Amino acid sequence: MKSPRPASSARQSARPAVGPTVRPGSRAPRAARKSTVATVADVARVAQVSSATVSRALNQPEVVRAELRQRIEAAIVELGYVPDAGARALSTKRSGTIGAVIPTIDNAIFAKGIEALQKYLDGQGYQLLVAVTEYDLDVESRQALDLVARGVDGLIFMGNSQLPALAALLKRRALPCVHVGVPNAPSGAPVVGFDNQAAAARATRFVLDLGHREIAMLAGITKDNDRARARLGGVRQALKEVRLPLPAHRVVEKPYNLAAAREGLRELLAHNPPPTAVLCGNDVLAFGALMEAARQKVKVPRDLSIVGFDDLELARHLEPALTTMHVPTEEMWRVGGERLLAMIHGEKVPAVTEVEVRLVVRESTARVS
Amino acid sequence: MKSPRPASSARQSARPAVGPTVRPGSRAPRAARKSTVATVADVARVAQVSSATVSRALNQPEVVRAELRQRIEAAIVELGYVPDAGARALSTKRSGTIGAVIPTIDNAIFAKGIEALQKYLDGQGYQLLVAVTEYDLDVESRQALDLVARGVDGLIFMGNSQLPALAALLKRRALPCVHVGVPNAPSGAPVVGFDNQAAAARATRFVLDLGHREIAMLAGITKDNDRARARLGGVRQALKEVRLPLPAHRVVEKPYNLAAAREGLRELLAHNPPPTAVLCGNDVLAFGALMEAARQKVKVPRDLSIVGFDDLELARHLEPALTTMHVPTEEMWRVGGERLLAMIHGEKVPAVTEVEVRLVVRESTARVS
DNA sequence: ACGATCAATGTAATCGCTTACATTCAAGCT
DNA sequence: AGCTTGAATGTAAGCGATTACATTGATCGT
Repeated sequence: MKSPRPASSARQSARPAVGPTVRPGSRAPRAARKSTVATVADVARVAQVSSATVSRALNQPEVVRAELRQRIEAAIVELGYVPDAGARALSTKRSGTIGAVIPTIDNAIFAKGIEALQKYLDGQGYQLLVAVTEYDLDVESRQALDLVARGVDGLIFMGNSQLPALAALLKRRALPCVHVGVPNAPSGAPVVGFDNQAAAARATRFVLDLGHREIAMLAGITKDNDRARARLGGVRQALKEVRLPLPAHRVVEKPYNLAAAREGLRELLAHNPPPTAVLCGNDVLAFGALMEAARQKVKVPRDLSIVGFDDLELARHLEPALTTMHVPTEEMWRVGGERLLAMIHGEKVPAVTEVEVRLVVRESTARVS
Repeated sequence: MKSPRPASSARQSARPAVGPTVRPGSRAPRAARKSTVATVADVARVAQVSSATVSRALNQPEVVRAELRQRIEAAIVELGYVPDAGARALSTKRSGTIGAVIPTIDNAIFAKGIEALQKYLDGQGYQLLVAVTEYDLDVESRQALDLVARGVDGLIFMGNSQLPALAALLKRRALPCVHVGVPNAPSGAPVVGFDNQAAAARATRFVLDLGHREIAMLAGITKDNDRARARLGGVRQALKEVRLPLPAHRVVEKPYNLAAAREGLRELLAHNPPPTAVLCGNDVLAFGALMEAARQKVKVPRDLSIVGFDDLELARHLEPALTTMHVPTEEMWRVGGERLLAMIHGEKVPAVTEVEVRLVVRESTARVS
């Protein structure tokens, strides 16, 4: 704060009117000659130009003479110079990075999505920073804050759960945000997604149409997870429409892993009469259910129909191949990225972009026998 | 460069001896009053303290009086202040981030590893930045460079393929690095891993011991992938030890996805006599092979033994459960993180830390019939 | 031939933060 | 009482980049 700018609310109290007390002799470099990391200044010296020219050679090569550019290029190579992204960001107010907040990396659906987003952003000259929340809202806040601190130019969230405090902060900083995988965001931020509840309801109607009446749901953990909740809600809704109950023993919530999924199916199968169809919160649960059924010699789909959600790569390869709700994950994340960049560039973007999900009927479902 | 430091090669040519031409009236803020992002200065003003005190309150709370600390805390909340990590890093020369370079995120083995690493680092107050290479060496270099530019305090690589130019740069900057999943690194950097070739050889001897002689390998793409190459090499080695050939039609290389894996198995099965045992480059390939065998009504393990590598979560849940080489992924990455932090803190670390891999015999292998 | 114009560089302020050093003030010691 | 000591703050110099503005020649029109 060398130059006292026209401070708006200038209640700068004890400010001794010293003025520019410059004692040119007294300054000493903080550290000794820093070892080996070259800076623009070093490059400039070696190339015999000013630091400004080096910077320009890097950012707008067309404005510097070819000869200088070459000298600079040579100096860069010689010194092994790597520009400091932090300093650049500090100076330009833009970091060229965007942050993604997802529940976990250990689920192919997110891995695929992130990969697609990353690829897209890379092509646009942006770098992706990923934060995982482990399905915990507080962690989500912390991680998102961390991304903000790191200076991301925008944020993309999976789903829309978000603590009010975080939302307020994001709004305050006017940080571009988009949500994917959900049909709308409370914050008013643009979304790219679909209606999980409607989709789950549709899947449920499908098994109803196959004649099933003993229907169970193997759901994900609904706490802090709006998608899981919506999917369960969809099943409930569809059953309600035909006046069928969904008793407590026909619903289990399990984390998204195979051991838990198998346990879940065992629990569902333990009650009489056993369900003839099980709707699963996602393909991981469905996969586990399929494996457990195989182990228990319950024939799918003859004795039991199983429906997944997401349509992971493995769904079509399973034996029997899995009937599941296809979600265009890659597209969804890519478009999410597009929307976000558009916002960053100051363009207007649609509040909601719906992607199409559709039930892919394979071999794990059949007419009730 | 206000103060011309004792420039080593001071060929600063045209330097007009102007001196500090300060004209205090002429400076104008670059941007208008920046909208809403508070800085330490803002916090300081509101809390009626100096910026130094704010910084101290944040970094060494114990040295500031409780009263001030509270005022500052209040100001922070009021303003929604978030410290700028880039500026902090610029000032301190440490970013508190470390970078991980992996081939892809879309393989449970890496997802799990990264997750474990991330968790560990988080506990140590470090943030993880992930870069993916898509099994491409040039991309690896670019991504690693990017991490360096971002100021990571250290790097952790999967495997040890690494372009010489990158290696040179890392050495030059004396940036702490560790490699995981391999038994040694050419760069001399510490490693945490195991000998892929030896492990694959061991798996091969296992099927040999079961009496198999018609043995095939369903390998990953070996180009730019030292681990895939080593595993293939291990199979070759073990067969050579018993003077068995590994003809070209008994080896196929496929990318790590299910469709490719199935195609691979089809190709292997197409030659006469068909193999009675297939060693797979990893569990994804083994999974695909298992699915294809099921589809073709080739009974595993009766007609065909299949061996995987990695021991993904799904291995034990498959039907039949997969015999595979167990790799302690999480441990490996966590220890990798420990080593890296130790280096960063200036401690001495062992050049190589071996983790134990072991063959887990399940149901996909049997004595040749 | 000479000022206007323009393209290519250089100078130095600035971004937000940390921290060495200076300052202040109260307590402790002789 | 005078001096040392030390704890709590403040002042301002960097960190490494960008960029507004100044400067310098060369080119060009009249």
